[in-house]
Amino acid sequence: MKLMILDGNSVINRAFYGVRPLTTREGFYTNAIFGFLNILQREVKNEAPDALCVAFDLHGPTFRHVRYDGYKATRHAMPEELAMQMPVMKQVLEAMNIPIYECQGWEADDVIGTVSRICCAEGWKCVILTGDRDSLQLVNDCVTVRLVRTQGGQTTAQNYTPEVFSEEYGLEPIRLIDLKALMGDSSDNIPGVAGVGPKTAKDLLQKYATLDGVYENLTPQNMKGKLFEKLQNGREMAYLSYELATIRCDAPIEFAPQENLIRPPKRRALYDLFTKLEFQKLIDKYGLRAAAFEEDAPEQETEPVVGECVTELVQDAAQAQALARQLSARDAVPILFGADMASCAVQDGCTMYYFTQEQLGADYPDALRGLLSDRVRKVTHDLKPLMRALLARDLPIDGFVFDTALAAYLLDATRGSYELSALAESYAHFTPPTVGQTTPEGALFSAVAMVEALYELLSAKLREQGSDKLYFDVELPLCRVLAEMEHDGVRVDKKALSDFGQMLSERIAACEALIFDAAGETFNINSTRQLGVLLFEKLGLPPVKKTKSGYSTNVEVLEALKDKHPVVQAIMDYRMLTKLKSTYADGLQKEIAPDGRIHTTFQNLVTATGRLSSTEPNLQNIPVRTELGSEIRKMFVPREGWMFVDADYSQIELRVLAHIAGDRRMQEAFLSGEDFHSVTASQVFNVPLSEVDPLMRRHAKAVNFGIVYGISEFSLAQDIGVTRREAKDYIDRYLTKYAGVREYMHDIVASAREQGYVSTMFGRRRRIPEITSSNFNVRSGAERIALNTPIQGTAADIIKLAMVRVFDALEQQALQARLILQVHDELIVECPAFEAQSVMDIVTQEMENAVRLSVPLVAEAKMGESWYEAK
DNA sequence: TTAAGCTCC
DNA sequence: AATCTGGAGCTTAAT
Repeated sequence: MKLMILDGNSVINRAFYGVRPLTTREGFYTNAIFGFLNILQREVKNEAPDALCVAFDLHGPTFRHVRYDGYKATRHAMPEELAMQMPVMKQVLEAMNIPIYECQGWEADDVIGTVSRICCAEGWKCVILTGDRDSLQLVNDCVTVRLVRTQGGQTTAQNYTPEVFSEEYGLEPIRLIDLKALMGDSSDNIPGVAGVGPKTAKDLLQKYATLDGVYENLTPQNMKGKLFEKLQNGREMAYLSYELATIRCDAPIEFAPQENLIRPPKRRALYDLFTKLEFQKLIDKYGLRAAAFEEDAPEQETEPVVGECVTELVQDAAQAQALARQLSARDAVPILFGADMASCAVQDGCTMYYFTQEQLGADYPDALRGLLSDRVRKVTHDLKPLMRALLARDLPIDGFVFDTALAAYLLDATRGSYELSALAESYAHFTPPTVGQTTPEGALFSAVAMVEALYELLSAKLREQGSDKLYFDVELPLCRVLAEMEHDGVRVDKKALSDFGQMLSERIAACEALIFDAAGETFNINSTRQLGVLLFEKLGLPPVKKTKSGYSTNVEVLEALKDKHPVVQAIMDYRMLTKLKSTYADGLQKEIAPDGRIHTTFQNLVTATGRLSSTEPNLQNIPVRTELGSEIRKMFVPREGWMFVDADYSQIELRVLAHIAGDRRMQEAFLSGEDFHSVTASQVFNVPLSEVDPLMRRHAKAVNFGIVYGISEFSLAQDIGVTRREAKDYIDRYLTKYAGVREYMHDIVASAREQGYVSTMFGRRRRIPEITSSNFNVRSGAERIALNTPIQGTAADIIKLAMVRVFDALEQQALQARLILQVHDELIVECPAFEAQSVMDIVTQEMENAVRLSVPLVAEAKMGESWYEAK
């Protein structure tokens, strides 16, 4: 029979430092527990023990070390992030039915030593799992030590039998104590003999076997040079160290191996813990999905959600009207729609009202109307698509006072999924029934109940975190703005797009011919692999860069090679042309709706910084940089007799930086009204503004952008084609001139490390748990995120606010003008030609005055008969 | 589904 | 000792 005992403190320490910092949504650290469980599971599988237990240290003085005061004093304190996980770790083990052994006044090592001795006495084998080499002294014929190590995020383990130990150390395992007595161990604060290191200690023991043997033979003849003196002076320390290094095997614990036989876990308790810790994958791995409905921990139960709710099917429009009146007395009522909007459920206290197309027929839309007026205050989940669906059905979109998905996004923009059931699980610790067990109505009802529960929880959290103003003044009103923008869409000239595609096809064919000619055969130019063969094998061009799976052929590489072979330019042209054709000419045509317009979707729950994104199609990456690409913008046109007004913020991110960093010199540069990149060049290169040449300006511009993104000198050098030294010099001079920026960079990273998140000016938060990673790359990335997010995110907050203001102003002045697109720092409005001038004024005003910063916020508006003209 | 490449701010 | 600019979405090839 075999028992495995884990050195709990040692293993959890390894796990803590080996796993990147994971936290729950609420910021509770879970990485050590996660890592511990992974190691545990793997090792149990490897070793297949019959019995399993864990030993932990208890805090407080320990027997073995009380006499040597230096010991605890210099020992590293356990970091808070790990300490908080300890009690929960023990709860998890308890739920797994794995016994824990601790002994007041004794170290985990002593407990382990004692356990191993008892095992041997009872004829059991014992495996000790630890990350600490100390335990190797316990190795003997029935005790092996499995030493876990973390190397680059991967944990590996090695088995120590007496043979393996002797091979490595040239000694018997028990002599590890004698060895430490002589050489000491700084990590355990064992002093050893001053001046005796590993080499000398090992030599002495090989000659004299034991510490006693060494001192029995301590004569000037035997010990050369100063060694005799060192050993003589160090005798007391040596014997003290011997005691410190000895793991005791007589701790007063009650232990019987057979009481530790592996048992199945307390499923429900474990399920509840894993749910709290957000270990979804482990729930599956341990097969605990069904445990939600089992009982083994009567004190922990989830609240019944649907409970005793009665459902009432709304019969006709008159009943619906009465209901709307009744609901208007309520503070807020949860409401959700079913698939295709063919059903709708509203909860009022314990009654669930159910509207269906099926029941109400032609009355259905009218029955909903009262409910959707502003007299009924409604809470829903994922408001923006709902509003768009309502607009499509010509129904009202008023009176929505809360969106649970949007709230969850403001609380944690990096969670990825805002599915109702996922939110209910992480915020309300509620696990909904698995699909299939319930009818469609049943699912809708339980969803409405979740919305109700989340409304309370999430609105409280928004207030706590100081995001409520951003939520109610900006994000929530913005849903309507976005829904209407999507609904209106933008007109695109299909014929022009198709003609453009034709032209591209011809030019693509010409490029192809050129390339195939150079290759001497046809092949798929779109395949980077096949292209790599041509460039780097057939033509023998030097491979500049590699990717994971072969040669890199990206534009940077091609740019470097374009003088070496004429085919390279043809490839670059081919790439540009096919991109324009497939993504824009062809891609956009497919998206034109029967009304001749493209209705993009603005995603408001996606980005980590608070920006919007645009999908199906993406209208935020329509070409502008190249002449040919920008032709596409000529095909975005207003309806007959209307115009586009396009307004964009001038350097909003740098202005935000100047404001947030509080850098006087940078603020003055913006206040002066001069070209900012030129002013930067003049500051950094120490020349009068009038002597700044275009190259200096270009370099200064690159540094400005680099600063916002948290650049390194390496990539700046690469970006502007100077040496690394020069790039470093630029950055140094920049940060010396703009000392406030240097200070900001330092402070924001420090604050991110302390708090685990960064915030925008308006209280949008982004968690950055990776900021404390021990992995340099991961940590550096996190630091750049910490620098950039408050800047990019504040800019996003500002333009969102501006959108709401523009939308309201246009509505209030009863203009026909419609906001139709947003491209991060740019707003596009479509309006009748006669309104264009006043729309330009309104948009500029609302954008510039959205917020008052310590630098002016400048927006520039133009009008035109296409996007191309207006930009 | 992922990787590589391109487009935008 | 090695690293090496933030945020997005779409298309194609290859698995």
